[in-house]
Amino acid sequence: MPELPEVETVLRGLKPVVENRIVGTIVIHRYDLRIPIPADMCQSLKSRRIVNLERRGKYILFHFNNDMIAVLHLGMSGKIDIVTDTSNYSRAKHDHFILKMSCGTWIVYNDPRRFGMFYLLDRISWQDAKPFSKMGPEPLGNGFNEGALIKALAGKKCSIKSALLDQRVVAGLGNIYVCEALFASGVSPLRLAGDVTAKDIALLVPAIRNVLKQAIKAGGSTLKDYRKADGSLGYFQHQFGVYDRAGKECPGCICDIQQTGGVQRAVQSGRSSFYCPQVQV
DNA sequence: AGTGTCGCCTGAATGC
DNA sequence: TGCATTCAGGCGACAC
Repeated sequence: MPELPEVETVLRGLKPVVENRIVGTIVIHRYDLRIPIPADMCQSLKSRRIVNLERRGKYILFHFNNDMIAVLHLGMSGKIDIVTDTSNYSRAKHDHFILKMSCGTWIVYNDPRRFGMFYLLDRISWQDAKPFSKMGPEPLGNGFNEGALIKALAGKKCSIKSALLDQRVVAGLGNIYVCEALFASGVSPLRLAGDVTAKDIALLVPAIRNVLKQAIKAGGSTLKDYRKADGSLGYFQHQFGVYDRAGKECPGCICDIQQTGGVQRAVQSGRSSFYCPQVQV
């Protein structure tokens, strides 16, 4: 499910309840996520303090005081629930593991499709491990700018859509926010990455930053089942310009929808792209 | 090395 | 109502 804004929203919900607190025990109901949870996960983290939480791309990193890092990825359908009234907790379908904090709060991971990941790295080498060693810059950080994107796209023969989905080009974008950023910058998803001009890239960089910032402000997008860590819903989906709007008008539309057909849907490398051919060239 | 396709898994929506 | 099919926010293995 979650792209950068959703992961950031989960991170912000989680921080105040886990940072500088101790994980008493970890209960694992199912180890078989997309990548199996390592058998020694509980033992390695038991009674350890979480010193801080960090997001990198779509990953959440739990830094522990023994220099271990628990890496969490929510896959397509992963959700975090913060349970304070644990006496009323009963295991829901697809609740796969629980971090039982020593203060009494439980952090419950639920993931119907089990595309998520939860595994261990260490402080010294995590940045050299995949996928972090080749991951592109954070789109909201200083490392992401016109020069960097021009360089990353130069000579690429895939579409700009595919290139922006590639976490090695820029970290954290998924299908929704790539569609929205391309729309906001007037660039067609069908263009070849290497053909996108410096002028377009100068529009694309702030468009990417802006759509992510707005989405974070809205608490992410709730499509099927994404929820914030406190159980409430994000509402950025109401601000979509093109995503999942095939046949409809785009914001500020002045064309005759009957004639133009409105927002178009195209399939690129097996995934839906939504765009407005009047606005995006 | 770069690029495209497939499969992982479940549930919701759609079509017959 | 029931059943089959399609599709979904991501990623990694694999083939070319």
